[in-house]
Amino acid sequence: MTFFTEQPVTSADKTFFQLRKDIVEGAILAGSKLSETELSTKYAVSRAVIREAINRLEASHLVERKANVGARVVTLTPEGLIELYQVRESLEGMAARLAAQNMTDSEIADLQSLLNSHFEKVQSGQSYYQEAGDVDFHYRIILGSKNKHLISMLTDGIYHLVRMYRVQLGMSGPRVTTAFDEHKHIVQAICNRDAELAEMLMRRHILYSKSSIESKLLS
Amino acid sequence: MTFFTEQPVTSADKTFFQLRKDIVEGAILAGSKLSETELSTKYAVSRAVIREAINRLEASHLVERKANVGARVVTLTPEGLIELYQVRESLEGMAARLAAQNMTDSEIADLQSLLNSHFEKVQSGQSYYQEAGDVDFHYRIILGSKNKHLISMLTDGIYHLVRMYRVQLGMSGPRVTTAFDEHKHIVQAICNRDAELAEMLMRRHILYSKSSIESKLLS
DNA sequence: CAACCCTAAATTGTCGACAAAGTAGAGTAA
DNA sequence: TTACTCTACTTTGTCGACAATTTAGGGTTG
Repeated sequence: MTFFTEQPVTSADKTFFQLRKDIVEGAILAGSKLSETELSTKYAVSRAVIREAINRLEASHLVERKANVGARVVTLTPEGLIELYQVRESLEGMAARLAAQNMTDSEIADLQSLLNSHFEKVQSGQSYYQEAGDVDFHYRIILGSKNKHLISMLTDGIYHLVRMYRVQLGMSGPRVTTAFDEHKHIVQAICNRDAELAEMLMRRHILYSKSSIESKLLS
Repeated sequence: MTFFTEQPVTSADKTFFQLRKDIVEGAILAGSKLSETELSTKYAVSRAVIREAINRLEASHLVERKANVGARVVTLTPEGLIELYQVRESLEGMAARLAAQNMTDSEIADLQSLLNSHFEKVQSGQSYYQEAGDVDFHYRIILGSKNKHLISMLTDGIYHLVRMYRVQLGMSGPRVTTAFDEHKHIVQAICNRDAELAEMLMRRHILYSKSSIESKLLS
């Protein structure tokens, strides 16, 4: 899984990645205020790099900022998660459609072997699948779309927010085996170069996830 | 058309808006380098606010930046425009679907009266329709989706890029009367609360635009 | 002549200090 | 008591200077 090629070069990069990690994983609580002076002492950098990091976090929709007042970590709401999945349905559906058109044969072969390795894990009872495997699968299709804007929106934006929700609302639940079948059918559609079907299946796949989450949230 | 409620408060805001305008409208050429010192003298602000403005431009995908090297205005390519329209098809399709579910009756009524005013203009031969009217129509539906992420992605991101392409590639062309009919049908679907159809019609509408542009680019 | 290295200039990245805006609290008047 | 105002303090916004990196040019060497 050598996807995350984004590696920090400047001090602001490192601070941004660190802050993003802390926010997504809940080390910095949702809704809490991000004090520039406080963070600059905590991370041992100047306020300028903290400001740049916060600006990037704002662009990622992980924090909200009011002029002359400050920045706060976004507060998570069930409605927000629903909205996020609506966007995912739309964008990843299109990603699957484009992947069916634009992935190379060898990329598709890789995707299938990835699926096989997942199959073995699922069969041997490792429900570990969920987190890493699921993300890996979706990433490959997103990248397979070869659409720069689509890739950036999903990997730089949406996915960190989704992960923040998952971590903080304790969503590392089931939907393992059924999700695997859905993945299988999506790959099959891509392999057949059936763009229409690939999009439809991906949209359903994400709709199912949404429903599963909704029922859990309302309980 | 009182949509653009974003009004600058800090100096960095103003500089960002000004720079964005200059880039989108071509006063700053595509592909050109953005020198921080140069811009700071030109706009009479410190380098810090220029840097913040450039960071935001980067988040908008209007400039690309390399660490320790600098920022350049993105270069426009026909492929890039195609990719942009693929994202638009996906996101605005979803926006139309959600608008059919979430717009209030009075908002829909407003949308219809807007369409009527466009109809009069088109009939009286003002092909002025294209630019302002078309954008206005699409904005209302986007806002009607009531989905924060969707709205932000389209209005803060995609639309400025689309406008940059339109301006710089000289795309203020025809597709006036047919586009009007398409708009009419979309509104009808929304009025009938037919989410499925609204999405489908919006996607087709954008696909047609894409085709129209493609044929023009390849000529 | 080409390739490499080294130096100097220019540009970006980072820092600390000052200016401006917002916030909280005490005090006063109705 | 309540509401308002003024003041002191905290926090964010902006600035100029310094540090680090890249880039361009000349010079040397094979």
